[in-house]
Amino acid sequence: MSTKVFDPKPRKWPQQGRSRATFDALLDATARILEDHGYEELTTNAVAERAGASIGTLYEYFPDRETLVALLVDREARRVLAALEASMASLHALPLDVAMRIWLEAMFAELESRRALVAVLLKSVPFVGRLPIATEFPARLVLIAAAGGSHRCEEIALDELPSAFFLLANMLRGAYLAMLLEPPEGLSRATLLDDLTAFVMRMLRPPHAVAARD
Amino acid sequence: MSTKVFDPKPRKWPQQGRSRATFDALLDATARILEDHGYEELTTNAVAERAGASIGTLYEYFPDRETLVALLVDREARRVLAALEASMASLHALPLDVAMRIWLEAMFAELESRRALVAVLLKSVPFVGRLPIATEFPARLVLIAAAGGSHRCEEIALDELPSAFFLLANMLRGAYLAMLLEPPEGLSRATLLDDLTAFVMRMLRPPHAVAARD
DNA sequence: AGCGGATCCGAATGATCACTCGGATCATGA
DNA sequence: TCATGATCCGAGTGATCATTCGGATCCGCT
Repeated sequence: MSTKVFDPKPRKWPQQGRSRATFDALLDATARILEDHGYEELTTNAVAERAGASIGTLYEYFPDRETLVALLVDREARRVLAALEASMASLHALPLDVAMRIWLEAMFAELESRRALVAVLLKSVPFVGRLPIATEFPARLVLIAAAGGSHRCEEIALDELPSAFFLLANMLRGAYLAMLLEPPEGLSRATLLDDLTAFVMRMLRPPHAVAARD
Repeated sequence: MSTKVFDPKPRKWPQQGRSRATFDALLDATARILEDHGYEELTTNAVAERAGASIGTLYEYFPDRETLVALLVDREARRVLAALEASMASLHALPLDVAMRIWLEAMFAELESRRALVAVLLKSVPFVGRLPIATEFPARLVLIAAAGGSHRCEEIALDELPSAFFLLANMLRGAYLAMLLEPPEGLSRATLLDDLTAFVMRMLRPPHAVAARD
């Protein structure tokens, strides 16, 4: 079980419009089959067929099955990061807890729109953890969040905890994945996000301060 | 991609001592191969060979490859739950934050002792999420924790948040898995556990209270 | 001793699938 | 128009692997 970084590259990039469409169709077909049948049943022949291309064409661009999936991950991860960065823009002027609630909602919505794909990628694809884009993902999210919150340092007490960003990011990840993949009975999405916001606000505030609101 | 529950049962249970050893050896071999090579390279023939048994013997007890892995998960999950329940016993008399720190450490140590196996099971085995033992795992952990903390209700303010247990359990899961599988540079295990304890204590305390210590 | 069930054996089978290759067809610029 | 590279094609190949099955061996019991 290799532990090395896996930096996926297509055999060649499509040059003309026709092949660019084929390339994308192949990635789309990969996503659909992953969602519908899982990684184990993802066969290169099925991908080609579903994309309306031939198996030979698939291998024209993708050197093997794993790179095909890896490049799909790459495309989707970039899409999500871009969307979240964009949604950050409108929050500057809002009070911290309100902004936090909206931002947490936006992140969840982003995951929710691809629930099945996210599930398969995280639970069944062995090499996702070796992809640079996946490795950097939490850090890049933190970067986006930090940029968005940089003007309110006074409200946020994390400096005393060296691993604060790391823990916070990954605790959020845990909450999101559970909400997404194992949603509990009887708790509405709104309740979950409300409570999550409350928890995060508690974590951001220094323990010795008297809370100003809530 | 089936979404049904997967309740694994062996073809038959071993009756005599000889076969009970074989049965366990097969599960042990499965674990070792998963750790060393991952789920994709786990072949039934390799398991049999590594266990010093024949492929026919393997199929005497396990109806297929997936059930083999599922029964390993079952065995390991029960072991971990038992160990954690036991380690809870000694904490009754300690102050909440001290007890919390020790308990968080114990949980992490338990995961750490099987790092590679946990990684493969969670990231590469598609059906783990459909196993009852895995589904119930967080709830059973919460149960153990709640039993251990039942005598200190006054210090814990979670009642106002309906999804508190769910979120807390899964945020902890996120933190642990990251610490285990993607440990950050430059942060010691002790620092991480200290900060995690601090975060959890912040989450347990009501936001309107002045902290009593720390 | 000797019977029945438990245990073990491993060559053989049958299916699946990733990937290749030789060649057809299309787009573009000269 | 023609050449050249880009694109597409899909039957075929070779390897891998889960699983079976007919039969050998062992254990406990009477």
